[in-house]
Amino acid sequence: MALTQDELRKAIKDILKDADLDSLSAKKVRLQLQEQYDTDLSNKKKEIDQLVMELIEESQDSPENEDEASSEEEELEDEPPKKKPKPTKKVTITKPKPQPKKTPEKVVAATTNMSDSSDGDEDDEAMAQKLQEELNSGGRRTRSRNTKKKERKTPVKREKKGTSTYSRPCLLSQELADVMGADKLARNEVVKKMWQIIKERNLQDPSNRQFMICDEQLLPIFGKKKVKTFGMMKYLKNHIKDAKDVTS
DNA sequence: GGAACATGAGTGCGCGGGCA
DNA sequence: TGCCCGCGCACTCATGTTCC
Repeated sequence: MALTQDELRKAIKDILKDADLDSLSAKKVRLQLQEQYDTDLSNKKKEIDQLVMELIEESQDSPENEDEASSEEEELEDEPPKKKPKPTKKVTITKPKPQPKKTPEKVVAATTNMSDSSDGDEDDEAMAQKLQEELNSGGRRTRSRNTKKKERKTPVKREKKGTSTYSRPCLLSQELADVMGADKLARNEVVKKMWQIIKERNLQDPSNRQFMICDEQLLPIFGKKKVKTFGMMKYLKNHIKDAKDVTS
């Protein structure tokens, strides 16, 4: 019995709707489908995996969920723009894998997005609630690093073995090398040196010290007369080549 | 006044899930 | 059970801004 894609899709949707996401996996979905249709679906493994991902993604994109998400955003916006723990990075679900276990951020996103749309599925809402409860009870995969943000600034910095590209020497472009006075420098050294130059030459914009005014030597590097110092790496990266090229 | 966050870049690494 | 894969944080540097 050959299942059409539509049939598969519908069946998976049903399974996802009723399933306990905490223990569900793409494999289990496939097995369940095999049982359900009494047919071997191993040749459709990829297709099923893909469908599972798609359906989860779909459910997360549903308008109702957006409402909730936006209401959440509104809440955030109500607050003054005070310190926020990097709003951009989290919550975004880049790849909703069929895996049921999610990071807390993802679960939050999932719970706000999971309910499948249009006809306002109570099952999904219940599921979302359940997930949230499980989350609160702390039973899921949690990365201890979620709290790292604070640790970062503490004096006890983890030693990083110096293998990071930051501390590895990179090849500098001719223009940058002229400014730096060296052909090879680590990225962090480049930034450090750049700040030194900015101060030495008094290049900071007096009206807004977040900006720097490029002199003739820096102009070809940054390509602009006025550059925000925070974003200097955006320009510098074009003048820094990978360490591998250097060492080889 | 001090602490924490914001801002940008690219890579290493830890962690956890999936699968054979 | 062990390998593979993907995700997300930490790393580096500086100053300005905001909050407590």
